[in-house]
Amino acid sequence: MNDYLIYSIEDDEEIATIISIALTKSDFNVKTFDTGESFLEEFNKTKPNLVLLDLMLPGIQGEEVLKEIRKYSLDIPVIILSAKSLIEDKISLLNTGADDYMVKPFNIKELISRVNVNYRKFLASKFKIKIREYTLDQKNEEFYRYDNKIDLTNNEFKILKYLFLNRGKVVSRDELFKVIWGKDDKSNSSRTIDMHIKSIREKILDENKTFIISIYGNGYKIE
Amino acid sequence: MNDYLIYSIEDDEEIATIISIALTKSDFNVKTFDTGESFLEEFNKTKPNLVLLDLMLPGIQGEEVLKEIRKYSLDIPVIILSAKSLIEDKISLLNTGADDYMVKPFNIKELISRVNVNYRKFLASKFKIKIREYTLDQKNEEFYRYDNKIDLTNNEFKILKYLFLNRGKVVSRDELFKVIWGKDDKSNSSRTIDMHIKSIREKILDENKTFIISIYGNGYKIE
DNA sequence: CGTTATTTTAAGAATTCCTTTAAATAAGTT
DNA sequence: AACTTATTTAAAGGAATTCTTAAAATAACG
Repeated sequence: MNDYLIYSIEDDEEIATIISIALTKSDFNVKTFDTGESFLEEFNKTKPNLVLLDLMLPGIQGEEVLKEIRKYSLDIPVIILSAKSLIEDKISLLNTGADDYMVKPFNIKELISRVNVNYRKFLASKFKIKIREYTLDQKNEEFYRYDNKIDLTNNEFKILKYLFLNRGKVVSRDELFKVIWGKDDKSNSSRTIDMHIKSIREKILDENKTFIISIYGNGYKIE
Repeated sequence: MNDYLIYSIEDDEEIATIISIALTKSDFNVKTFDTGESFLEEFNKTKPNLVLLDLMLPGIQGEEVLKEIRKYSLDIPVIILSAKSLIEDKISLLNTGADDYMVKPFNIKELISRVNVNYRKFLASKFKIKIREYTLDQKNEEFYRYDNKIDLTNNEFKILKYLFLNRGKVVSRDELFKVIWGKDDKSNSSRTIDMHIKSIREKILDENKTFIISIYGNGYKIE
C-alpha cells in the first residue's frame, strides 16, 4: 500500500464499497465514513491526503464539510461526488474550494484517474512537513512561514528539522548535540544550542516561545 | 486584463465564440485556434498558461495535440472539452496528462470555475522563470536544475536573475555593475564578475558554457 | 602571429556564522 | 520569600564562507 491516505465520505453503502475496493486495488489507503460528523471527528485527529466528498448526507451537509476542511487547509484536494447535477451546485462548490466535481453515477475508472491526477502532484510535495503556519521542506532544505521563505543557517535548519521530525516529543540538548554535531561531550557547559534556538525564534517570529517550547530541565519541543 | 494567457482550440465557431467571450469577461486573455496545426505553430512561439482542447478536430486530433504539449511541458494545465462522453476516452486522456475533462455540451460557468481552479495555482507560481532545465524563483530567491535546488550566494543569484530577466539580450559587465553593485566605476579593471560567472557555471553544471554564453568583447547572455 | 578578452588559480579582505563567556531573567524547591 | 538551578540575553572573539583582487594561462579575433 502506498502512503496516500484518502478519506471517502459516502452514506450509500454500495457506492462506498465500490469506491473503497477500487482505490484499494490501485494501492491507495482508503477510509470510509458514512456521515460528515464522523469524518470531521477523525479529520481533527489525522489529516488525509485527499477527500472524496458526497454532498447529500444525513446530518451535516457536504458543502459545510468542505468549508470545515478549507478552514484548516487550502492544500488538501477535495473531489466532490454528487448526484446533484445542477450546474449551480458545481460552480458553487468549485468556487468554495473544491478541486473537482463528478456527477453520480460516475465511472469508477474515471474516479481513479482523477485521484491519480492529484496523486502525481502529491509525490512532488512528499518531503514537506507542515506544522501550524510553518512548512519545512526536507528535500530542498527550506523553511516557510505561510508562503514566505525564511533563511536559516545550516545548524539552525538542522535543529529545526530534528524538532519537526520529533514533533510532540521533548528533545534534550544532549540529543541535539549527538545528532547534529555528532559528538557526545560538551553537553552541560555550552550554551550554543540555546543561542541557535534564540535566533531561530527570532527569524520565525516565535519570540513568545509558543512554537518552540522550552521544557525546564529537559530541552525543547514542538507541539 | 490579467496576465493569464489561455489558448482555446475549437473548430465549432459558435462554441469558440462563447468560450472566448466568457473568459474575456472574466478578465482572461484568450486566443482561439480552429485547428491543432495552427495552435501548435503558435505554441512553439508563445506558451500559454492554460489550454482548452477540443478532441475532434479537422486534421491532427486533440489527443495528439495533448501529447505534443506534454513533450514540451508537464506544467501547463490542459482541460479537455469534448463531445466524446465515453468513459474510456476520459480515462485515456486524463492518464495521458490532461488535468480535467468536460463533456459537451458543458455549462460555460462551470468551465470558468474550473479555469479558476487552475488560475489560483498559477498565482502562486507567478514568480518563477523557467529556461531549459533551470527554474529561477524570484519570490523566494531560489534556483533549481530540474527539481533540485542549487545554493547560490547573494551576488551569484542577482547576476543570474538579471541574465534570466534579460534572456536573449547580451548583458555587459558595466551593466551588471550598475545594476547589482549600484556603481558605475571599476568596470574595466576588475574581474570579479567573471569570477562569479565561473562559480555559477560550476554550480549549475554549465562548464561547457552553453547556458551562460560569453560574447567576446560584449558580455554574457542566456538564449 | 600579435593583440585583446576571457578563464583560471590562488590568496587576502570582508562578511556571515558559530561558539563561548558572563550577566540577567525565569522556573522550580524548600 | 529565599535559594538553587535552568534558560535567556547581550556581547565579543574565532571559524567559515563569500567577495574581491592580482597575475598567469588560455582562448578569440583580426
